[in-house]
Amino acid sequence: MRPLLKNTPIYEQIYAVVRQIPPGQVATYGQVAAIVGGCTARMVGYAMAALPYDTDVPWQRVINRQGKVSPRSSGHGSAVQRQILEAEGIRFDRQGRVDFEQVGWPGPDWAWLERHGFHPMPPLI
DNA sequence: CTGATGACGGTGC
DNA sequence: GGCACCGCCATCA
Repeated sequence: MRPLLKNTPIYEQIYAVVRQIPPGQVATYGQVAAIVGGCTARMVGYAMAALPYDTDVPWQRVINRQGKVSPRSSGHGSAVQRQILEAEGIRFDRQGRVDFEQVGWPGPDWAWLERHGFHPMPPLI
């Protein structure tokens, strides 16, 4: 997917996508990046780290590809993140991982993409 | 303008 | 499956 909105700060586009993740489901950094287009998983991580404490963006629903909450460089924010997710009904296994088959976010629906000016990624090759 | 700062993920052992 | 490398770049002071 590639955004048509040219002047929106990339972080705002990332936040717009993250806000679509419903309670009880999780997405990976790479998944969000693929939907936004033109940005990498790492950038999504940076965008999450830049959020203020009182944000309305459900940052806790974005985890890494391993199915685990990413460790923070400082503080115990990852423990808080896990608690919030468990409160939403998400189960973690012994290794602290979730089951994407069960709680993985399928992605935004077509209507939402249309409303936000996204269009299908051009075919590779 | 310059430099510091981060919540990743693909690849190759 | 796990682990170590390494590329990566928008923001902000």
